[in-house]
Amino acid sequence: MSNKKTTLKDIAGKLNISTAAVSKALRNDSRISTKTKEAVKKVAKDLDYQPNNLASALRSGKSFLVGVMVPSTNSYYFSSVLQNIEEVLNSKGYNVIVTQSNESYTKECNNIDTLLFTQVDGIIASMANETVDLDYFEKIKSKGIPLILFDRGENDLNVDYIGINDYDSSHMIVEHLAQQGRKNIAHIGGFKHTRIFNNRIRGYVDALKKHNLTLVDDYVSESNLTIEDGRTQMKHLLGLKIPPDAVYAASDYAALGALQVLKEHHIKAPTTIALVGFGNEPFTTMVTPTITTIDQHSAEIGKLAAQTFLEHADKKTTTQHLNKKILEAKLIVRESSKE
Amino acid sequence: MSNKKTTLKDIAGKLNISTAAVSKALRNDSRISTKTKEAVKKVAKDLDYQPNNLASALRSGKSFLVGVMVPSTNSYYFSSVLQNIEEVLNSKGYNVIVTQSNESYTKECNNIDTLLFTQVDGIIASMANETVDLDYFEKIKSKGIPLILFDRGENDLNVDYIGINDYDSSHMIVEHLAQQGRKNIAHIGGFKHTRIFNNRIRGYVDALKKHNLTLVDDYVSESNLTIEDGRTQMKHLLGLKIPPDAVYAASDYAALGALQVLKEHHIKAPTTIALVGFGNEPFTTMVTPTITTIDQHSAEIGKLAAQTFLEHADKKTTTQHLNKKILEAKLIVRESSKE
DNA sequence: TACATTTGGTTAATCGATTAAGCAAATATA
DNA sequence: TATATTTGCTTAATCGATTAACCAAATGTA
Repeated sequence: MSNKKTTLKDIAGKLNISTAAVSKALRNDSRISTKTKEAVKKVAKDLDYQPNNLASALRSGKSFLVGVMVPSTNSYYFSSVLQNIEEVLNSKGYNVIVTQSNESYTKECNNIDTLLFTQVDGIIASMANETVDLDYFEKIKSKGIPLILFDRGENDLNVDYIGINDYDSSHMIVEHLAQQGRKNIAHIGGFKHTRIFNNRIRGYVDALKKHNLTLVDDYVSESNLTIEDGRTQMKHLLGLKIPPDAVYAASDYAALGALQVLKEHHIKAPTTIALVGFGNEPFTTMVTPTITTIDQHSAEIGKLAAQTFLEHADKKTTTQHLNKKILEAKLIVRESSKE
Repeated sequence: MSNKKTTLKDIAGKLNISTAAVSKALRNDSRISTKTKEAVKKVAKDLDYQPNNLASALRSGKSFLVGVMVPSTNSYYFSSVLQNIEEVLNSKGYNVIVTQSNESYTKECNNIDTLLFTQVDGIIASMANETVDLDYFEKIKSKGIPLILFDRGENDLNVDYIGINDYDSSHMIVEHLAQQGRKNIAHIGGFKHTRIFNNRIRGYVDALKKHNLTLVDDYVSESNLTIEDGRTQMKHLLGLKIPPDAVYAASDYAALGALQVLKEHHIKAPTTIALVGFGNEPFTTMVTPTITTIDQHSAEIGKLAAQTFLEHADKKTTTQHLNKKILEAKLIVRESSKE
């Protein structure tokens, strides 16, 4: 029980050959005799040799580490994306370092610094709600490290992006509600400065027009879309002179908060107010009524993000062929919006 | 735009001094003049210098990376533990590498190998359901790397462990159900070979005795405790000659599956059958009826696991003072078990 | 003045794996 | 036999940061 790690030197010492020979033997170099190779491999196994990635990484400039930064791993969406990123990258020999921004810009900057410090080969990220300034993301690019954004990304930043069609999603939702005969559709939205939420708002506004529904200012709000935000906004909507007959929340969490308030006020969904969320979090099928929502293809987004990184990693060419992959979202109609 | 990373050499070249001087200047060595320090720091800032952790790690033998392995990041429990581990470790300059076993022993072994390969300074893990053989975990110990287990751990393995008191939790649950006048309490359990599930089963059996309730073999099952398992077991229980009047599932997911089946059969919970889960997953408060459950203090477990690692990291003494921290769980009574 | 001490650095070794370059011995070729 | 080629290794440099050991110049001390 040596309690210490075996190095090439240990193997070399045991066999009285150079570490170079050992290294080559383990990588099946043609210039090493079969006999030596076998001997080396046997000793390596006996001593439980495990190559030191730090050393190879330092020399080769490749760490086989990929940084992933998400607002939080708590939601099903992000943890599912994460799981799929990890699966794809692991199968190609990469490890994943996970960091969370907790929706804080400061934390996000710190995270980027430590990821760069750790010499990750690439970064896959979804931005915090708070983030407006993109300097720190530019920093990643300026260091020549592939950056892939998903879900929460920015157009200004000229990098790869994987996401769903938020604008169309809003159209699908409004169309569905209009078909149910709803006239006063409210929107509990995210912050406009985040592209995806901006797109959802734009889609909502344009779809209202398309269906000859009037846009009421009081029906639209911006927030972080937490459960609590959903509660607050729903209470506000109920307090209006003419409350809406349908509410489209830009996140399932906000929709859940809204639903709680409806129940507390003994208002029936969908009879009195129809409700639609966004994200297809598992709980939308667990609550009563089940919540109509948009599926974001989290698994596929995770896989695509990982594959996009791998494309960069494979061809070392700096020719940054930009990948913008926009998936078509799917509306899943459930009890909360259809009678 | 150099598109390349700045090294000590670059700074040294710019100032015509040695890299050693630069290194010392950045670490405020007393043998470097204030003037030089200032000059170095200015250039470092201008060139956006970021130390290369691979290099320091290689030399110092400390990577400031900690591996975390969980069955899956999908559940609230694990993602909450993870979030807290990350928070505590980040504040001390460590990064977290996340791997998931997906409840597979093979994947677990692979994960351990890649974590060792990556030269993590420690490993925090919760074992897969499948895992029985502990050789691979012994391997971690034999390399002198701190190993901290939480939730799913094994007594045979002489390592640090953080968890809750599963045995007592079962007692609390059975006592609560007995107080509600329930006589026939079933248990949808996990696999006995996993310690925590074994403890829950033992606690259940002993508590039945204590309350003079008879143990019915048909009332006890072992499974992976997924939603689907909960459904299967509940159907089985409903098919018995004398169905139970209370069901205690060893996971909230199984409890949710059971609840779904009850609803489909229009059986009222808690009126006809009382239901208790385990884990305090958020959805237990979202469903109707809300589910009585055990809170596992996920946040605290994450923090404690991280702190336990830090203790090892701080004192390099090999004196492995064993830490076994067992938290008292909390029963949260909700609608599904109390009329 | 003669020696000691402090200041402010430089040189070189180190961590472990990799690889270009080199070299001796064995084998092939003419 | 003389030369060319192949085989099978060794030597040494490299990646970037750190640090022990060393040294010259400046300053202090008796």
